[in-house]
Amino acid sequence: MNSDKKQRIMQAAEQLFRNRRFHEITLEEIAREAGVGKGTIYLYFSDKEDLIFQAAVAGFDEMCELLRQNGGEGVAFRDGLLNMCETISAFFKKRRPLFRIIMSEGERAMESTGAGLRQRWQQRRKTMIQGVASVIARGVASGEIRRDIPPEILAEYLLGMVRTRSWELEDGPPEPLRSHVLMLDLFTKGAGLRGKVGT
Amino acid sequence: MNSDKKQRIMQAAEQLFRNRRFHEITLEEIAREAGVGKGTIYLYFSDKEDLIFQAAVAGFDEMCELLRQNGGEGVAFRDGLLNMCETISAFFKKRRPLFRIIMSEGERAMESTGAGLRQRWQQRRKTMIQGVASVIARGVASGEIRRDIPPEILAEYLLGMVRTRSWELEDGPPEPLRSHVLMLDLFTKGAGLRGKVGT
Amino acid sequence: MNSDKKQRIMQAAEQLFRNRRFHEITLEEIAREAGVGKGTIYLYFSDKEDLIFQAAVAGFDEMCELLRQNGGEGVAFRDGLLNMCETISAFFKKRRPLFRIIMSEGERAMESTGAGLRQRWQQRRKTMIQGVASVIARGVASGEIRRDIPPEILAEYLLGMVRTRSWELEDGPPEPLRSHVLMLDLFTKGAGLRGKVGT
Amino acid sequence: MNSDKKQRIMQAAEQLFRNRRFHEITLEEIAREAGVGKGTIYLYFSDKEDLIFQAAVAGFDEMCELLRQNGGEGVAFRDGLLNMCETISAFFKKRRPLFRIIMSEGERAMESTGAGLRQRWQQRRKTMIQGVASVIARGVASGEIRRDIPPEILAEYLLGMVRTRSWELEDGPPEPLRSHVLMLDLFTKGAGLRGKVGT
DNA sequence: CATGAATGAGGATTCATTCAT
DNA sequence: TATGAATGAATCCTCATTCAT
Repeated sequence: MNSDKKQRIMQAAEQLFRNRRFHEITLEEIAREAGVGKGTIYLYFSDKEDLIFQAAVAGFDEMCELLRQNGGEGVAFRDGLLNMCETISAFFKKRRPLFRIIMSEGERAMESTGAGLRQRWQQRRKTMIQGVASVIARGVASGEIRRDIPPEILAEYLLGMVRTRSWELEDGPPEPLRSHVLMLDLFTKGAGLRGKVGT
Repeated sequence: MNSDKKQRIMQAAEQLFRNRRFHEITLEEIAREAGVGKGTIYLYFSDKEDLIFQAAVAGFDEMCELLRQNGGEGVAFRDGLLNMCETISAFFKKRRPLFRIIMSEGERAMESTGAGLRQRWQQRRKTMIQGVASVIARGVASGEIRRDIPPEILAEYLLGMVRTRSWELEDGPPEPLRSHVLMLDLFTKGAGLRGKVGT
Repeated sequence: MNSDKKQRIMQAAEQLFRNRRFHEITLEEIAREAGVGKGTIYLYFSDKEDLIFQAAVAGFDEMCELLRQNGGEGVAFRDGLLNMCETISAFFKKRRPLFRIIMSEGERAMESTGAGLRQRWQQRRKTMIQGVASVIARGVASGEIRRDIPPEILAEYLLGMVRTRSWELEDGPPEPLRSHVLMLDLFTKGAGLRGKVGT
Repeated sequence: MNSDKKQRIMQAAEQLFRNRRFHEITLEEIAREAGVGKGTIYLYFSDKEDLIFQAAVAGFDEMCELLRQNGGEGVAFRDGLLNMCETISAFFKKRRPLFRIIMSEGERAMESTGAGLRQRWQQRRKTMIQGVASVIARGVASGEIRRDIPPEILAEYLLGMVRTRSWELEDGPPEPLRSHVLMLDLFTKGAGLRGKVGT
C-alpha cells in the first residue's frame, strides 16, 4: 500500500495530462485526483518535474513490457511486426496523455543537463527500439528485409511511421488508408512503383 | 518599423525556446532579449499564449515559403523531393527552437477548444503537406510512384521520416546512415528485399 | 518616491517586529501595513531575510547618525557621555522593535557565512562603538579616565550597561536607581568602596 | 528512562540552535538528532514552542545549580565573585546555543502574554541574579562594596559585563584585555582615574 | 510508550498583466 | 506608441501536528 499511493499519484498526473500542459496542472489537482494529501506527493517525488518524469518513465516501461510480451518469438516475421505496430498504436490510443508526456518529457530529458535523467531516458528508448529491431532482424535473417540498413535504424523509421499514423493522420483520412497493413506494406515495399524502381 | 518590434519579440521568444519550455520562459526575459519594454509585448500580442502561438505560425509560414521556392517546378521529380527534404531539414536544424514550439504548440492547437486556433493551425499544416504532396504527385504522374496511396498521405509519412531522421537519429548513427539520399531510397524502395517482396 | 516605497516597507517590518518574531510575521502583513503590493517587496529586497536585515542596518545607521550629532564636540566630557547614553536609550525606547531586530539579526550576521553580511554589520557596530569611544577618549585625554584599558573596550562595556539598564532593569527597580546619572557614576567610580579599594 | 528521552530531545534542540534560529530548525531534525521518532516529541512537549522554551529553562536551571555550587560560601568575597563570573562564562562558552535560546526565548517570555511563561522565566532570572547578588552582598557586608546601590542591581550590571565580555568582545581584542580579572577590576574600581575621581 | 506515514494549512515567491507617465 | 514600476492571484513547497499501528 506504499507503492499504491505512488501509483495513484502517477496515474492521476497522467490523467490530468490528457488535455493540459505541465504548467496548467497544479499539484493540488493531482493530489485531489489521486485522493491523497498535497504533502504526500513529496514523500514519493522530489518535485513536480520529478513526478511527471517518473510518470513518463513508468508509462514507457509498461509499454516496453507489452512489447516484450507481443514480440512473438514464435510467430512469423510479418505477423510479429504487425502485432507490434498494433500493440504500440493501441497502447497510445488508450493512454493518449502518456504520449504527450513522453513527447514533451522526452524532449526535456534530451536537453536536460541533469545527471542521470538523459541516460535513464535514452535507455528506455533503446529498449523500445531494440524490441522492434529484434523482430526486423528476423526478417533480415529470413532474407525478407534489406541488409544495407541496420535493423535499429529501420525500427526508428518504422516507429516514426506508427507515430505519423497515430498522430498526424488520426482524424483525417478514412480508416482503410490508415490501416496498419497498408502502413507496413508501404514500409516494406516503399512508395516507388515496382516496374519503374531500379531504373 | 511597427512590425520591426513585433518581429524582434517573436524572434526573441523563439530563441529562448531553444532549451526551455513555455512555463520556464518569462515575458521579462523575452522583452529584455528583444530589447523592448515589457508592456510593449501587449501592444502586439494579447497574451503570452498568443505570442508563442504567433511565433510558431510565423515560423511555419517562413518554412512554407521556403518550400514553395524550393518545390522546384522545373526540376525532375526525384531531385525536387530530395531538395525539399533537405530544405525542411536544414530549416529546422538552423531553427531548432521553432521545431520545439511547433511540436508543443501544434499539440496545443489540436486540443484547444479555442475558436479559430485549430483552424489556423490546420491550414498551415495542410499547406506544408500540399507542398510535399504536389512534388510527389509529379512522381505519380510520371509513373514513378504508386497510385494506391494518395500523395497527401505519402507526404505525411515522408515528413514523419524527415522528423525521425532529424530528431530521433540526430546524434546517433554515423552520417551516411542519416543521409537524405538513403532516407529517400528507403522511402521509395521500402525496407523489403527486391527479390522476395511480392512473394 | 522610489525610495519612499522602500522606506515604507522597512518601517512596516520594523513595526511588526515589535511583538513578534521573524517567523511570526508574514510578508502579506508587511505589505498591507506598508500599503504596497506583496510583489513590490521583491523589487527592493531579494527576500524576507534581506528585508529584515536591511531594516536593521538602516535603523542602526539612523542611530549612528544621531550619535554623531549628539557626540557633542563642544560639550564637556561628562556631559557628552551622559548625552550619548541618553540618546541611545531614548532611541531604543522609542523604537523598541529595532532593538529586537538588531539583537536577533546581529546574531544572524555574526554566524552568517554569507559574504559581505558579516562585514557590513561589523562595520556598523564599529561605527557605533567608535562614537562612544571617541567621547571616552576625551576623558582619557583630560585625565579623567584610566589609560590601561582602550577606550573601545570601555565603550563596549558602557554600551553593555546601557543595554542592561534599558532592557534587564526596564520595568523593575524605581526610577532613581535606573537613572543614567547613577549608571555613569557606577561606570566611572566602580562598585567598590573608596576607602577599601586599593587595599 | 522516561526522562532520558526528554533529555535527549532537549539536548538535540540545543545543539541545533547553535547556528540556526527557531524557524530554521525542523522537528524532524530534532527527532533525528535525538534518535527518537517525530511523534515522540509530542509525548513530552505540547508543541515546538514549548520544547524550545523548556530547553531554555532546563539550561537555565543547570546554570543556576552550577552557580549555587560555586557561590562558595566559604571563599573570600573577591574569589567568590571571580569564581562566579568564570563559571558563567565557561558555561555559556561550552553551551553557546543555550545562550542564544535564552536570549531569544527570554525576549519571548517577556513579551508573551501567555499565562505562566513570563512568571516561570522571571523566577529563573531572579534566582540567577540572587546567586550573584548574594556574593556581592558579602562584599557590602565586609565594606568592600558601596551600599547606595542594591546588590541585585549591581549583580545585573555585572552580568551585563560578563555578557559583553563573552559576546561582544568574543573574538575581538587579545585575551589579557578580556580576562575576568580585568573585568572585575573595572567593575569594582570603575573607569575613572583614582586621583581625579571625587573631585 | 513509540513511531513515522500522511496531511493540509500556511507562506514565500513568481510572473503575467495593467496603467500612469 | 513605449515603458517598466507596481500589483496580487496563483502555486509550489514546507513542516508542525496527528493518528493508526
